[in-house]
Amino acid sequence: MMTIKEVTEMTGISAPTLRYYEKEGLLPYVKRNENRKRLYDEEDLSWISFVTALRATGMPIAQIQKYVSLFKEGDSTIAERKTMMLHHKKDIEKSIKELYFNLDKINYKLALYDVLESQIERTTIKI
Amino acid sequence: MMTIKEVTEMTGISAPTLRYYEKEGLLPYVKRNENRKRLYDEEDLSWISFVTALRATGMPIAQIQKYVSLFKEGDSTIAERKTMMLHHKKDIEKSIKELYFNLDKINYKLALYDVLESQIERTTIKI
DNA sequence: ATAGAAGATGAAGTTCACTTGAAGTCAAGG
DNA sequence: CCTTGACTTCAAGTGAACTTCATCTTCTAT
Repeated sequence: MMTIKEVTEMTGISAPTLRYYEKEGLLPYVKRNENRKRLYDEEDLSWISFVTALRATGMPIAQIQKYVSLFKEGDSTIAERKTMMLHHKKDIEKSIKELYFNLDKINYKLALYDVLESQIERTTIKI
Repeated sequence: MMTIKEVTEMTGISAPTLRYYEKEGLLPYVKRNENRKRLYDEEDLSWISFVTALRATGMPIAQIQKYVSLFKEGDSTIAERKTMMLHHKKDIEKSIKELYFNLDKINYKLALYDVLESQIERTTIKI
């Protein structure tokens, strides 16, 4: 069992953010010691890692909330949770495609700069 | 020359956003007619498209502002602008890598759901 | 000529995801 | 004993990127 400080050091997530995620219901079942201090176990860490992956791929807090509340309902929600993940997977794949598409535009701009620079060079050395 | 409405229809960007981008200095040289209504030409459209690509790839407004102000300074800033684009290209490539990395975690979760579902099926038909 | 749609402006409001502040509890060390 | 530091809670504040509002002007169609 780890303290909040150890978790922040391991994950790079700030203590206020961990408390905020827990308050919003993104981290089920974080336990406390006799003095109400949070104690994180391996399962908490894997929730943190999962929530972090969802956030990093753009899933809003509200949707993660929904996912976690379905999880708490138990096995009867497995199909719905799987559907959520499938949709999110599609969203991520779309984001990646759009990033590639826009990266192409940036690369085109960079190619123009190469042309510009070689023109300037030719002008400077008066060819 | 197109009106703001035609541009919103072409690009899907709202008129308030176009005005906001212009006010923030992201769209240089948008002209007006005799009654101060905006008129967009081809060059404006290509700026809009470029700014949109930068935004869609996560470049903050402030950095686009800087880029456009360098552009307005003229050819002496070409090297600096190219450097900005090279850095941004690196950032995009990093984002794409991170998306793939996190997509793997989602796919792992999905694989677990497949296992869970087949377990449930076996339980139901009592094998 | 006049209603209604479209455009302009500046200021204020919204949303999201945190972050910071204020005030209190508790254990350990000098 | 008492200070320090790591926690706690709840509320308020922040920053980014728009969006909406109020008010005014201008164009278009009947």
